[in-house]
Amino acid sequence: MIYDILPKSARQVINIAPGAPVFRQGDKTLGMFWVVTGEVQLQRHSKDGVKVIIHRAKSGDTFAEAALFSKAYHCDAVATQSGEVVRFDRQKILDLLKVNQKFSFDLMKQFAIQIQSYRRKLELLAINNAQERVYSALADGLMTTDIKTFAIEIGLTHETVYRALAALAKANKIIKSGRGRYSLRPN
Amino acid sequence: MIYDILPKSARQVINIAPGAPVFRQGDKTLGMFWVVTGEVQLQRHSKDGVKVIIHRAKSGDTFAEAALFSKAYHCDAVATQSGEVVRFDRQKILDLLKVNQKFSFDLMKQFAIQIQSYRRKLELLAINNAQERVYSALADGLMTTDIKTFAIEIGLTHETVYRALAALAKANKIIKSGRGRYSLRPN
DNA sequence: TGTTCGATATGATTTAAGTCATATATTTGG
DNA sequence: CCAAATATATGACTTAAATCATATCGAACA
Repeated sequence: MIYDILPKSARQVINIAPGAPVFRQGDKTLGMFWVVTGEVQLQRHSKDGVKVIIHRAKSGDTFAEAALFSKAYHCDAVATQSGEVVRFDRQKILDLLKVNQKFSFDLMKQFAIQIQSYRRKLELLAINNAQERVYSALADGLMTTDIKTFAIEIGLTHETVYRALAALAKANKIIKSGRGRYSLRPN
Repeated sequence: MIYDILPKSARQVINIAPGAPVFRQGDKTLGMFWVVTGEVQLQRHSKDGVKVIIHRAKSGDTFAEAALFSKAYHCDAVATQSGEVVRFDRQKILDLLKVNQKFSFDLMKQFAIQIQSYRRKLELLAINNAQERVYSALADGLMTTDIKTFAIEIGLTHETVYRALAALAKANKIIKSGRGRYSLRPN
């Protein structure tokens, strides 16, 4: 675990509560982050004010890795669930990477996992059909909280997702076990 | 440059020609790759046969980084332009990461750049309006070869992209300097 | 140089997701 | 415990991208 191999001098615990910003787009980079508990949503607002969720970092996830090699953050990070995150000091990490091989290796593995995750999501968004995208997203385990959040996450309106879920359940491709409760049909 | 700090024993030069597979989904991972010249397209075929382009690795890019921490490749890699790629032996890299800090640092930086790139693309695909997506993609410098390839890359049909480009040019938001030649309007 | 082929381009039509409206169930908070 | 707020759900309609068709331009090549 990355957290364990970092000296106290390199990390700072930050308490988060829903709505609390961890950093804002354009802020000078202070480091990358690791979520202990709670959830932080990385998002960006386009010119016309549409909120785009880039990533939702949950317990055990890191975020803002690219900030290590950047002067300013390129998106907002806002807490969506109470908890705490650890900030890893940018300069100290850069120094540490030079002397601690294990830390370096672990961090790189995290990066690789992130890359894989992004590839999956890109693949998901490349699916044009709503039912298929919803089905794939369910299979990918992306419906973790509620359907409206799930809908935003996969780039569809909640109405479309509700309809897709209803259609998939009707076609017996997924199982509706209750209001707002859907799961894959076991083979 | 990653290539320079790797010992010859860890790398293998592979000549590629359009259509030639570098690896296939499910193959045992032999390592990650670095494109010297030419271009390799990472793609995946969904159940219903739709080809999804995950990434197009060009000169200087690395790909299949996550393969370092995986047993099997999770997508196809097929050359789209003649050239050569270098394969970095998985086990030797894992060994090298433990002893060569500079290599480790450089590789991590590459990973971070990949992550940034994926975030940009995810953000792009989250733009629902075709004209805005095409404009953003142009601004991101994604139109490197032809419009049809560009269209696939940004998840739109080529007809829609042609129309969007025409509309953007008509609205004077971009400049059409010739048949199939579009560029951003300088401010 | 003429022919073939693929990229560019655009018109007509279809289709599916978005939008707006509304109803109901569930959770939250006073 | 009741009221308010929110999530789930679905109907009606609109809109924009996909699809299908066709024309033209330019590059490659015999």
